[in-house]
Amino acid sequence: MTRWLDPEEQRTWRTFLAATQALMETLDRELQRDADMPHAYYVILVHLSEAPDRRLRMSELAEAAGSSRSRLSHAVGRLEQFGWVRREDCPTDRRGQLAVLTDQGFAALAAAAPGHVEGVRRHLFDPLSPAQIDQLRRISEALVDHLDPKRPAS
Amino acid sequence: MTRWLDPEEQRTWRTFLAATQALMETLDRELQRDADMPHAYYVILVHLSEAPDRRLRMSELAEAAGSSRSRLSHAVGRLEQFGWVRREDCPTDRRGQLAVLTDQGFAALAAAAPGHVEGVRRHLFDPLSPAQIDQLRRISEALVDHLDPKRPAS
DNA sequence: GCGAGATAGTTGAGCGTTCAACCACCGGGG
DNA sequence: CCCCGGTGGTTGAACGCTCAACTATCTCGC
Repeated sequence: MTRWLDPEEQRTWRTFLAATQALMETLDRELQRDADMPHAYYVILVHLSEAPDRRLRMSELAEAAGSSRSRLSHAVGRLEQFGWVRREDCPTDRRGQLAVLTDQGFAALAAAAPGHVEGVRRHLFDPLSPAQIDQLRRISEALVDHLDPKRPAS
Repeated sequence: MTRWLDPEEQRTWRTFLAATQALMETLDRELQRDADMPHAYYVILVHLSEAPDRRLRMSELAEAAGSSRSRLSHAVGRLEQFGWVRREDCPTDRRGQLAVLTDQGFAALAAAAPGHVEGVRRHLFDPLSPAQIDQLRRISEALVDHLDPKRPAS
């Protein structure tokens, strides 16, 4: 009944696992070492910096950053301690909160970005051919399209 | 002097990030729900189950599972509490420890495997064409070779 | 208006990971 | 032999994430 993986599929799956794990751990470690922030926090700052007025509703930010609401709430609390983000009440919905990127936060992001981008390039794009980069985009799109529509799978 | 990402590369990177993150979170959640273990522990059990005599030196197990020594040490401590693994002294090196998969541990793995494999198939292989699966293997190999030069090339 | 259910966001406990020490043991050169 | 750098493994604190409540507010049908 179980559709087991044949040896070739096993090899693909394990190599893919090793690659993504090593890649993300490397980038996370570099970011932690050079900019003192985990990658998840970097992503939050990026999305805030791109938003109009550098502010976003908590739930939109969570969506953009691919984070759960709870995770985001904890993270923003931490970023607030650093002085990188502040919270504001939403004027149109009394339940709502806006996360606002502070100037300090923008500066921290600006300081972290070059090193991180360089890391992404070195560890992801440089080892791949242009054709492979294109393939990777299409593969990722297929996976996202499949995973996104229904979150709690079974 | 920073080699920034052009819009196309940004799109690729962000989609890749979203895909791998969603994939791993989904598989982890399913495994946690159905078998009460995180994916990292599953991987440890798998490698132990494939080793001769179902036992491995801590450092070899760490290497195989793509884990740090510290992480593995904590994890094996936890797995020992569950009764899934036990530690033995290494006969040839008094510093060494062997992690041994117990019968209970093997049973837990056997119970978890079908559901997890099904998840991997549904969320990774099913959405991709055979050509894409092949591309993904090659891409992953290139990344691993770059990130971990010690690994024997294929 | 009002009440039921949905939505926004937070909280705290429990868990896994990281990082930097730390101890114990190995192996080779004086 | 003994010392000394390297290796194998563990530990504890700090931290980020998950999950399941929980509060507060909104929305909509009656």
